[in-house]
Amino acid sequence: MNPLAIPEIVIKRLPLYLRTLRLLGDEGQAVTSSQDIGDRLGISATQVRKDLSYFGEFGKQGTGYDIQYLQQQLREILKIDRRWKLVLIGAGDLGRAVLRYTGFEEGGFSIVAVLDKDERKIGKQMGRLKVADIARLPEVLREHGVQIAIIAVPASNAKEVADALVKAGVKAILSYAPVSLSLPSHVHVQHIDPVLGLQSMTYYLDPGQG
Amino acid sequence: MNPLAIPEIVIKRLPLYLRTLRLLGDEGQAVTSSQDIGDRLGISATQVRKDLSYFGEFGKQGTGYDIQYLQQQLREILKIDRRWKLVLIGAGDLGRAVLRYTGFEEGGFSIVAVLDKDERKIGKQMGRLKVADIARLPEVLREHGVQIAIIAVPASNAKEVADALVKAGVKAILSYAPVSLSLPSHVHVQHIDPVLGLQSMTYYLDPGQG
DNA sequence: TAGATTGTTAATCGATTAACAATC
DNA sequence: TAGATTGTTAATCGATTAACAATC
Repeated sequence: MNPLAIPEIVIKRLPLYLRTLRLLGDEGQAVTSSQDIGDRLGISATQVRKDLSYFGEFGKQGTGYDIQYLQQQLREILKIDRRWKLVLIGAGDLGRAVLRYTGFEEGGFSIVAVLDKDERKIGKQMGRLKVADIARLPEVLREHGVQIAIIAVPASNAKEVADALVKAGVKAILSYAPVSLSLPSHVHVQHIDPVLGLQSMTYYLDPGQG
Repeated sequence: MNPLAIPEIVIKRLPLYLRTLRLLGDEGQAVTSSQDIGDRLGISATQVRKDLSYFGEFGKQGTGYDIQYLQQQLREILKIDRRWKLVLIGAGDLGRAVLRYTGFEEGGFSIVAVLDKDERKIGKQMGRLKVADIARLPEVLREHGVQIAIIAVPASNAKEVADALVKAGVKAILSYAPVSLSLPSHVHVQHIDPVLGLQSMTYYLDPGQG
């Protein structure tokens, strides 16, 4: 019915294409093919072409894709042709690691505030930011015009924090807490849990050797 | 053909079921249902039952599943009814955060060594471990009987490190480096890249508000 | 017994892939 | 022109779900 409804699984592959294009560009190439992109990601050339075709025609028959051009197009599609501001909730070890990680900045995201509910942490300097009281969440979001939050608090607090974020108007959440958050459907959630990945790989391992 | 070939997507959901069961147990429940598990994960009860049915019959009609029993069964299926040893490659900020993160220990994994190639880091104490020279990788793996590695080095070094790991006999890799690793099919790889999750969520956001 | 819930089959749905005309 | 590669259709494949008998 809705010609604009693109499968979510396709949307999730676009950042992979973008990352691959960046690597290809770094290697000095100017042009690439669906075959080349697919090979590097372990997916088929057909799938790459099919995915891109949801958004338009970006290639040239017989030649392939201009790397810079396709990168720019994908950035626009994903709306990362601009910088997004984030707030980080949780000033513990995990929060500190998130703040230090340079990948967010490089990927187009800027952490503009760190908030915590622990009075002993509030006011402390963390990198270039000062930890703010989580009670100030609504005004911090408003001040900076932030729609995205990272949750880096213990599992036991994650639901409470997520509810507060939604109430304050956050539209997208990246959560490091190992719990499923059931939130209104208009709020987007991504989970990061490295342990889940390990726990599915052990299924395939031979314990005798470990 | 092969009755043992269970879809990978099913295997990947088992750790989620396990996590949900742990949370339910913590809440004091003794018995649960496929409906209850599904609700908490945002998937259908039918899918939960279907997934479990690949491995046996764990429930009781009219009653549901004994939480402790099902947990134990899933742990055995995933082979996490034992402790697995890991080596961590990369003693930078990211490596430090990984080492500090308690989720690995809680999930059944112990980091037994940290290795790096930077001479300035080798020999330094990091938490309870001393950073070892990556050149010692083969003997470290042999000594501890390790099959799993975590890659926490910059993207530019990840391929080289992954190849060395495979050569030294590692069978499973959890990589934090934002590059696709093309490795032999007998080596299992999971990637952690928080930026990919953010970059797919922005597609759905309204930039006007941010 | 009545109600609840499992395990499983068959139907449906959606994603991937094979094939190929178009065209650079 | 010949070769390469795109964009797209139709076929295939695989995953999810609806339905229900079995049974606690």
